[in-house]
Amino acid sequence: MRLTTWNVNSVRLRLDLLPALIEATGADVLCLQETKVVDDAFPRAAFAEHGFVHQVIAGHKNHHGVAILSRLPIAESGTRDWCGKSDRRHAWARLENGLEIHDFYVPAGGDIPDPEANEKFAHKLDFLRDMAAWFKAHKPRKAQLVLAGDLNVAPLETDVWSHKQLLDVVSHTPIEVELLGKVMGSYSFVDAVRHFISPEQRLYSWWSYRAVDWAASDRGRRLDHVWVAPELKPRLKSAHVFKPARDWKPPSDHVPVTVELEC
DNA sequence: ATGGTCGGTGTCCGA
Repeated sequence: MRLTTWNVNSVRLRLDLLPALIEATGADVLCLQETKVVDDAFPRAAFAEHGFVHQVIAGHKNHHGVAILSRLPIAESGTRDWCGKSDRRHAWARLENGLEIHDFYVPAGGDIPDPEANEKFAHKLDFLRDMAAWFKAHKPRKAQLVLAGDLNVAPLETDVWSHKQLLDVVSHTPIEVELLGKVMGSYSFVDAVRHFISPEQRLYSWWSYRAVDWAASDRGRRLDHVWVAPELKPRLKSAHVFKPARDWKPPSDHVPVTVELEC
């Protein structure tokens, strides 16, 4: 089974890329973020035509929004509010094969890395604290959790183009990295991508739109993640970050990340 | 040094 997470930055604008996405990733389950569409207008049929007939949609009027699209049957699904806001940053689906997939879009956090001066950054930190507390309390019958999404934190030094220059840039500050570590520790999650790609190797999943030439400057960050419960670690088969997708037309600023699990 | 570019029931705001 292959699971792909992708921040699409408007699902409707990326619809023509669906065949390329499927060709590149071989995905059976798609976890999308920043769908930027209300539920009534979500392009359900376009995904169904490609076999993704099992769908969990959590849309928002202007921004945010997540969706899980699956070729595999879903037994139970839902969405959840975090930090008392209904901004549609989480959807989950328990597949009939036993995997429980959680799709997250963590708040970006604004520009100033100070929770006193920047309420968006405070919201981001609270969101991460909420996640850690919730997964700590979350005890499913079978521990087959997969957490995927745009977590908006690049935790490792090799997850950013310059560790030193990004230490006070939102997405790579010590407090965010610490809190993301607490989310990971709350369920003893395994970073499924770094399981296959050495932490010594630089790896990014996002490049800003603002660069004149994103590939030449290569100032990327690894913001998109797939984690699995420790029980699933023996079933991990491969992980890929599809960098060429950054040149798809029209591109998202994020690229798809795929993890393959034996099922 | 502090821009630069996307996307959306938009002419600002979030990323």
